[in-house]
Amino acid sequence: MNPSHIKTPDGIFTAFFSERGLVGLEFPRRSKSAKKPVPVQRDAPPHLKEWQLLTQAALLKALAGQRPGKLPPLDLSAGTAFQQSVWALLQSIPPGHTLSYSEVARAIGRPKAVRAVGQACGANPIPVLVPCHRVLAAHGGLGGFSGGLEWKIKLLGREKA
DNA sequence: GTCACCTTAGAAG
DNA sequence: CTTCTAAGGTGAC
Repeated sequence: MNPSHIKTPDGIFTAFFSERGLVGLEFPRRSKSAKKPVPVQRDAPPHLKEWQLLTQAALLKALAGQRPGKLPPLDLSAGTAFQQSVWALLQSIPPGHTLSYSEVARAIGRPKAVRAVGQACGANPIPVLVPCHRVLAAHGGLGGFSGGLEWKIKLLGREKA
């Protein structure tokens, strides 16, 4: 890929870009930040620098509980059709609003695929910008969160959800 | 083929 | 209220 550091008040995120756009985003590694000398990179997207700036700007706003605004192109080609429809729907959820897994399932035309939705959210490669944290369990329960439940709580709190 | 997963509605005890 | 079950999509084994 193409790891790029994105500085935010919450730490340094790492973004990955393909020639098509943003393909992944990682939360700050709290324990060991010691990671990569960055293996040799081959592809350098033509708009890399521009995308990095857009990603940082969008991330800062999203972390502050605001609409991310202009986003760099997202390359979600790694996901299945089902996952992409879920992720697309999540991006349409405004800050401060939340949906339950069942509502998301219904919204994409698969009312019985509630668990699959959970699976799709967990497989989301771009947390925060693709707000998987705005999906709660049916009775207001938080449900789980692979990136760490604390992020889910922190983000929702800032959005006053 | 089987199992586990960021789930949930419904039926039974 | 608690416990159990079935059901959807997907990837690991």
